[in-house]
Order: sequence, then C-alpha cells, then structure tokens
Amino acid sequence: MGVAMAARQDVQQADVPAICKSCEARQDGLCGAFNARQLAELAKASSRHEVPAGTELPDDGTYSNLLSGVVKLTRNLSDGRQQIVGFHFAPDFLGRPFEAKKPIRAEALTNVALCSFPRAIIDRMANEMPELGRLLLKHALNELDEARDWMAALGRKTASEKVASFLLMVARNTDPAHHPASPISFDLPLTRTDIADFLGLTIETVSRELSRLRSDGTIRIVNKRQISLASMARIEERCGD
Amino acid sequence: MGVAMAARQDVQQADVPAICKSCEARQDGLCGAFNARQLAELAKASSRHEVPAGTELPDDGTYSNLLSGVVKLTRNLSDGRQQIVGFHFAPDFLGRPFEAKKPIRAEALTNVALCSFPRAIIDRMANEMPELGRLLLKHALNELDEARDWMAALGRKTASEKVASFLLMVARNTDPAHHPASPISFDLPLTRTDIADFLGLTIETVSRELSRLRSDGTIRIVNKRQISLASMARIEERCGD
DNA sequence: GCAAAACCTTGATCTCGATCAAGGCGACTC
DNA sequence: GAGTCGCCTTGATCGAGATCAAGGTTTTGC
Repeated sequence: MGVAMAARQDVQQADVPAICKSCEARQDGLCGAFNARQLAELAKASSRHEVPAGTELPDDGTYSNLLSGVVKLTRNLSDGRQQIVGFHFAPDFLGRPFEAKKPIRAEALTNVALCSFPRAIIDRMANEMPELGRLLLKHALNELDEARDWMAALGRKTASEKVASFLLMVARNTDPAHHPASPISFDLPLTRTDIADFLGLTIETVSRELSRLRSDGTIRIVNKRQISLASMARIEERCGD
Repeated sequence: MGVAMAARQDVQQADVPAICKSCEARQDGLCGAFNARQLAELAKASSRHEVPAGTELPDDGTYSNLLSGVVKLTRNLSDGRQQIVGFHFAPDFLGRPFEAKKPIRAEALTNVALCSFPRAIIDRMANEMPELGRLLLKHALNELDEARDWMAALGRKTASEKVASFLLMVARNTDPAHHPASPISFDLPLTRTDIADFLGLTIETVSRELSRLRSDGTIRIVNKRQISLASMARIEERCGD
C-alpha cells in the first residue's frame, strides 16, 4: 500500500489543525486552492476520521479529502448484481456520489483517513472563489474521462484485456511517475470479487486470467494481494488500446 | 425526431442574434445563467452552424449549445473496436470531449444545429461568475452519473436488459415528462450498428432482442427507425434495475 | 424506375466466459 | 494443532451472445 501508507504517516506527523496538510503539500486534492483565511475557517469546521477497511461511508452531508487509502463506488441492480463504477485513491476528493440520482454506495477498501467539510461551507466558498469551482469542475471531468475509459473496456474488451487494463490502472495510481520499462510491484487493495465486479467478469475468470498472465511472465503473483509487473510497457501491450 | 424538430424550428424563427434563444427559453443549456450584457457579448462572439447527419464535429476550440439533433461520443480501441461512451440530445452543452486525455470523437447522428462560443470567453466569464461555474459543474456531474449508469449496464446487464434500458433512455430524452402508463412513440436516431456499439453487443443480437420485445408486445417496430412503447412502465420492468 | 448500396433480419454454428464443482491455502479460534 | 471460515485456484461443462451465412428491405443515385 505504498502511497497510502506514506500519506497516512504525513497525517499523523501533522499535529496542527491539519486540514489537509498532506494534500496541500502535494498541491493536489482540494486545499491547494484556498488562502490562509479560508484554510483557517475550514480547519475549524473540518473533522478528521479514520475508517477501517470494509466500512460503508455514509452520506453525512460533507465533502471529504481522501488522505490515505482506497474507496470503491458501487451501483447495484435490483437482484443484487453489482458493478463497481469507480475508485478513489488518495489524495482524491470525495462527496459527489451522494448527489447522484440513482444511489451509489461508497465503501472503504483499505483503512481510510478522511478530512471532511460541511457541504454548505464549500458551496459558499465556491461562490466567492471561481478557482475553487474550476477545480471541482476539473475533478469531475477527470472522473468522467475515467468512467468513459471503463465504458469502452466493459463494452468492448476481452477478459484478458480487462484484467491487464485493471492492473495497469492500479500500478499507475500507485506510482504515477514510474518508468515504463522498469519493473514495479504493488498491493492490490481488492479481493477477486471486487476485481470481478469492476470488470464485469466472474471471480473464476479473473483468477484464470491472472494465472495466464503469470505463466506468460507478464506478472508475478507474490501472495494473492501483491503483484509485480515485469514493466508498465509489457502490460500496456495487453490492454487492447 | 420530435423534440429535435421542434427545437430546429425555434431557431429558424428567431432572426435576432439568437445566441441560444431557444435554450434560453427552455431555461436549460448554458444561457439561462447569463445577464443581458454578457448575452450581448456572447452573441457577438458566437456563431451558429448547421451540421448534416454523419459529420464529425471537429475540435475547433469552442464550446457549443446543441440546439437540435443528437450527437454521439465514441472511443476506439486500437484494432477498430468501437464503444459509444455517451450521447448529447438537444439542448445539451458540448465541448468537453475534446479535453479528454484519450481521444473521444463527436459525431452528428442527425442533422444538428449548434451555437458555438470561443472557450476563452466562457472561461473568462466563469471567473467573474460563480453561477456559471456551478452550472458547468452540474452538467459534468450529470454526465458522470449517466456514464456510471451505463457502466453498470455494460458490466452486469443481459443483452435484453441492455436493449430495454436503451429504449427507455431514448424515450425519456424524447419526452421527459411522459406519463409512465401511456404509450409513447419516437424515432431512433441510431442505426443498429450504433445501438450495438453503445450496448457492447453485435448488431445481430440487437436485432434479435428488438424482435423478441416486439413479439412480447412490449414494443412495436413501425419502420426500423420508429418505435412505439406500450408504456414506459412496461419497458422499465425489463431493465433489470 | 431500375440497379447498386446500405442496412436489417433470421438461421446455424461456434466460442468465450459463466456456472457448477472440488479442493487448496492462510488466518483465526479454541 | 485441529477445526472452521473466508478467499482463491483449477477443472469440467454449459449457455448467452458472437460469428458466419443467406436473404430481405429500404435508401440512393442515375
């Protein structure tokens, strides 16, 4: 859980109000946009939570910066079939799912640290501060791009292309700046069931495709949850796009 | 082409600057948000286009209100497999696809009327005007919701549920306020190939499922492009969610 | 109005991924 | 350390939807 663990430590080291000290430092997430006065106000209204893996994040009327960990977003059909419609990796910004017309559930896949603000404050600040609005828009458009990428994968890729694309996505989120030719290893924060629910497959197919990639030499399966890729480039070849 | 045709006439009747007279009237699209001065400025910088069915909409550095017609957004895999990742029905707002990281093509499915503004003007106005930013954000989040709905459909629905869901979507866009129990008929602005590329199926499967719905009595196929539904409720039952 | 082209439907067969089934491997509990 | 539980893997079989094939129908162009 490389990145996530690191973020977690940042948070614990910061004993100041800590409204997103960590994401501010990364100039990512929401907080880069605020001035000192606003940060002070936000710090007063914000609250930090640690949420254990497996917990559903309730709609508590807040927006949150995800300081560490991974969150999944799921839609269910009436008979229980499930589709994961997105992930949030730290340091993403969370809160939108609860405003969707059809219900979307958010659940922590790993232990998760959140910094939450009442929506009313953010909405008011967005009125004073066009940059904040633009930032929120940028985030929404990024999520839209990702959703559309996965639509193409769900609709048109084969099972093995789907699994390869998934591994590439996790690898990229783990280390965005990784050299394309060098090996990389990372923890999968998901069970086979979650992977299947994301890719529109069954767990058996996911398992078989991972085994195939292993016998190919494209990946090594260290221990069910830990994967190494020979290289980004090697797995990219198998993604179909 | 019910809705689209109506909008088309509005446009032709308006001989004034007409920067989105029609969408302004509907209090939808972008223009509801502007004041008189801004509307005047936009009218000067805007241009209206009529685009025939089948044309690809190029990235010309503008945002556009879609005054009439239907536009599809597609992503292609390297070997030519195609996935439609979204539709725009009048009076939607267009322009975002061109900012995606991976290329998304926009193509007119019907004859289309557009009202386009240079992006720089909209961006500047968004800075002065938080409501505009909020409107853009709302649009983006709506598109995101829709994309996620279709992710669930692509990943987890059967072929017949996909086709039923598609028909319901078109019916809703044709007449958003339609009574759920009364019959409705509408033109499909898409070929079977387009429907298949949207649902992640083949044209043969789409054709067969439509035939099945017809022999069910759920739909009537008037002439390949024109469909009547017995009722919204009836087709909703077959959507799986 | 006829020919060509584009699009759609239906049938026969095949295949990829689902389903059914059995067993393996850790991680906890007592 | 034996037993249970949750999760994963692998094999055998099945079936929904793809592919292959052959018309049929609608549109377009001359």
